[in-house]
Amino acid sequence: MKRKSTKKIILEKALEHFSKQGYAGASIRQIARSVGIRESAIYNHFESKEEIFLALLYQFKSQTISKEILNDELLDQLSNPENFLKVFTRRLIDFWNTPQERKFIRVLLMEQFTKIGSSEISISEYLTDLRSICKLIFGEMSKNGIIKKFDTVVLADEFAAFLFLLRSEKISGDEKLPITKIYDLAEMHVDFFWNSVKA
Amino acid sequence: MKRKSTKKIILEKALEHFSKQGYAGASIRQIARSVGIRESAIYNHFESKEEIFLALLYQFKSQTISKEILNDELLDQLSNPENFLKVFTRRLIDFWNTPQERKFIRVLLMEQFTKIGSSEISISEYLTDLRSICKLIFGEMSKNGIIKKFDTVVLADEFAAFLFLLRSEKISGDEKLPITKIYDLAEMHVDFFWNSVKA
DNA sequence: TATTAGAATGAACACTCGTTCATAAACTAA
DNA sequence: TTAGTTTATGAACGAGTGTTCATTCTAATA
Repeated sequence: MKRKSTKKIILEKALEHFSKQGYAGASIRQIARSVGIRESAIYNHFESKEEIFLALLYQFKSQTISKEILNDELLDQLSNPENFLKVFTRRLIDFWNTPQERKFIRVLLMEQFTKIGSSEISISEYLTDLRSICKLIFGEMSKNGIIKKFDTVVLADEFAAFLFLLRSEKISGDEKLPITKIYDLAEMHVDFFWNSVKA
Repeated sequence: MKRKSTKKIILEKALEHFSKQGYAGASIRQIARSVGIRESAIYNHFESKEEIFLALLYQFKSQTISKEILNDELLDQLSNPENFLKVFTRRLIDFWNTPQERKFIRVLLMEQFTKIGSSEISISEYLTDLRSICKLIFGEMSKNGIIKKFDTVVLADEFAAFLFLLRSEKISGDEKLPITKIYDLAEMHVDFFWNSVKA
C-alpha cells in the first residue's frame, strides 16, 4: 500500500491547524512539524502559505451538495415529500459531519471576514448550493400543489437557516453532541417546517 | 467637552482591527497607530493584548437583549402578538445594526473556535439571550392559546435561526444591503413564522 | 550500477510579533 | 510654583514569522 503523498498530508494538517487557530494563527512551522518534515520542505510542494489555503478552498469548492447527496435514488422518493425532506436532511447531516467538512466550515466561519478570505470566499457562496437546491425542490413541490404557495426564496431560507445554525453550532462546534441528538433536532425542524408548508 | 479617554479609544480601535483581521491577525502596533500613540503606551492602559480582547468581550457581555430592547412599552403590545413580533424583530435589527454590534458579531464568529476564544466565549452563550427570551415569549403565547402547541425550545430556534443568519450574513457581512431590505426580509420571516404557529 | 529528478535538510534572511524599561513630557493637586 | 502622578516615548528584548538556498538524501530510471 503506497502511503499518502506528502502534498496531501500537508493539506490535511494545514486544515487541522487552520480550523483550530485560524489562518493567521497557524504557522508553517507548526504544520510542517505535524507532517513530520522541516518547514523548508513545505516549499517543495506549495509556493506559499496562501497557496495552501487557496488549495484547501478549491478542494471544498468542488464538492457540491448536488454531487454528494442528490442522486436518483433520493429523487425517486419525491413522491413522498415529507419523507424525502427527512432523508435529504439526514444525508446532509452525514455529509456535514465528516471530519473534513467539520473542519472546513470552521475555517470558513473564521476567515469569511478577513482580507485573505473575503477576496476569495464568502459564506453566501457556500450556502448558495444548499439554497438553490432548496429553491428547486420547493419550487417543484409548489408547482405540483404539494405545498402552499410561498415565495420560494423565503421558503428555501426558512428551511436552510435552521440547518445552517445546526451545522455551525452543533455539528462543528465544540460541544460534542451525539449524532443521534443532531438527527433528532433536524427531524423536529423538518416536522415543524413540513407542518407549516404542506398543502 | 472632554475628549474620549485613551483607554476607550484603544478598545474602539482594537475592536475595529479584530473585526477585520481576527485576534491573531491584528497587531498591537496597528492598533496603537490607529489610536495615534506608540505601541508601548498601550501598556499603560492594558496589561496585554489578551486583556484588551477580554475587556471587549466583557463590554458586550453586559449588553443583553432584554436590557436594550425589551421594555414596558414593547411588552404592552403583547395583546397584538403578530405586531409584537414585528416590532421586536425590528428593534433587534436596529440593535444589531449599530457599528459596534456589527463588528462584535464578526469577532465572535471569527474567534469562537480559537484557543483564546473557546475558553472564554461561545457562540451559544451569546445566542442564549435571544433564545431564552423567545422561549419566554412563545411559552407565554402558548399558555394563553394564542399559538398552537409546540415544543417551545424548537419554536425559539425556528424563530431565532433565520434572524441569526440574517445578522451574520446580511447585517454584519460585507455586502452592504440597505437597512430597508433587511427589514423586509425579517418581516417576511415573521409573516411565515406567524402563519405557521398562530392558533 | 550510474544518472537524475524529487524531496528533505539546516542555516540563514529580513521582518514582525508582544512586551519591557528607562526616560521625558503632560497633567493634577498642594 | 512645586511635587507627584499619569501618560507617552523610543529603543531594545527575545521569540516567532514566511521564505530562500545551497546542500544532502532518497528513490526511480536508464
